[in-house]
Amino acid sequence: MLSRIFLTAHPTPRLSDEECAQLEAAIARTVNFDARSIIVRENQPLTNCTLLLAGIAYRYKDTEEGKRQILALHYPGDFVDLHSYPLKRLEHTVGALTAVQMAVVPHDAICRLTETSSRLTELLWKSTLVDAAMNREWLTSVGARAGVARVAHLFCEAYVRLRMIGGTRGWTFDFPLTQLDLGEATGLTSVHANRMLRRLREPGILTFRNGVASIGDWQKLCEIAEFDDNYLFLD
Amino acid sequence: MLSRIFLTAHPTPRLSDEECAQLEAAIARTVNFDARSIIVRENQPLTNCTLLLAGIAYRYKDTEEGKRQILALHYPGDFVDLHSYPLKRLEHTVGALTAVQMAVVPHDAICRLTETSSRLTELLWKSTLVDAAMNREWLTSVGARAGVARVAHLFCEAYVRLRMIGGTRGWTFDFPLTQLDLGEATGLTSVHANRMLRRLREPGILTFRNGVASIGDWQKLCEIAEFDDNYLFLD
DNA sequence: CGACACGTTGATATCCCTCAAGGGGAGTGG
DNA sequence: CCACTCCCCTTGAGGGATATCAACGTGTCG
Repeated sequence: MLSRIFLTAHPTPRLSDEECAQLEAAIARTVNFDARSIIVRENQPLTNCTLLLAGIAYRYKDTEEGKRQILALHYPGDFVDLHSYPLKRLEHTVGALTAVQMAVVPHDAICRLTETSSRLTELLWKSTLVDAAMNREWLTSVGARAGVARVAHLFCEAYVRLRMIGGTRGWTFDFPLTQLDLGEATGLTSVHANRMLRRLREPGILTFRNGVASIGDWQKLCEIAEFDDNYLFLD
Repeated sequence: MLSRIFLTAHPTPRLSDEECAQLEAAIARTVNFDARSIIVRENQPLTNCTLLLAGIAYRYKDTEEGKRQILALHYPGDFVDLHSYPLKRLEHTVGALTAVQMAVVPHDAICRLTETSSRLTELLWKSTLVDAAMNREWLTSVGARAGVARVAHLFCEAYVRLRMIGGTRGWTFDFPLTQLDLGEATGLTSVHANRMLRRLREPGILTFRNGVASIGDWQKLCEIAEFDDNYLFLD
């Protein structure tokens, strides 16, 4: 039952067994991608969506000056490019951060779902809008918060989201980003991201080494980040 | 026929007469707001969506340090807070930039629409996703582009969107933002936004005075902004 | 062992912010 | 009609945050 994983981060409203079966039936196949490979190229016509089963995926845009902005991180259970169903293409690139396994769901299968179940449609719609809410929170972070807060915020979000899907061990979790990635997600250079990490490490608030993050003082981290999980719509 | 205005910026696919009538029937009433008033407060339970009929609305988040990030601007025809239907609340504030007139569409009316027409549902869904694509483009701008490019980008987007709905006169258009607003939309201070405007004005690329923008060199403006309208999904 | 990617740190440069002052226009009240 | 106020725009000076450039260490993998 691959589709059980969908929305594990959003326990309510719960998918009924029948809805889950419908979703399951929409899955055409699974597919694997290597770490750091491209899953979907921007502006290509699409006929499938992909549900992330294992690994971490990310979305980004490159600018002409050679900078990259990471737009979102995706964990197992995320319907990474569901928005390609109404939009028919993506205006950004989707890549695999680690090796990933994905379930392929053809657009016409989703179309059949939407004709069958308006409740399931609404849940799918909602999941794309929670992604959009995260986009807006990142926009706020990058546009209105200091460097150290942006870095702290990224770790707060990662911790909460990973905990929802059982991806944490106490205050520790795997977070396989390089410091370059960290910079590209927060609008900083890798050098400065490194310095912001030091400012979190030295007072024992957060350590991050070799792709493993460990939170030493959750409350302080949240304060620095101005983190409030209301934008994740976990309720 | 108030609902004719919906998606005027997105001519394809075209709403059928019947779909338009269905949407029209979903409108409960119209309502007006003064300039600079709050339309929807963040995190309040919502039971209505609002379609913007006249004026300019905007969405924003305030940080604890007293900074404000403007997340989006909305023009007539935009379904400003349609995402409140699946989400039931908004994680940001919606305000009126100018005096606005809005059509109120109750959530349960939208629910009936989604049970009736999966095609209309998809169009509504799509419109929320185009908003999300704009959120991501702004994120890229704020995170990865220089100040002058961010300001230029904002004017490029405004011009293209306003032209779609007949809101431009040649290369001139009303754009009733203060320079403080401009800064809050681009992640700059108003002082620096002012200086970026000067850098666009002096070579004759763009003038902006008293809420009226006038483009002198569209191609240069696009180059500076790295503007490409593909993220607006106008096709 | 060599190549390479990543992390760390220092020195310097630049962008953008902060603070401050003054000007102009619109609205208001005398 | 004028004075006053307030908001917004504009400009200058100085400072802080972040970028750039550079060097070196470390671990991994072929």
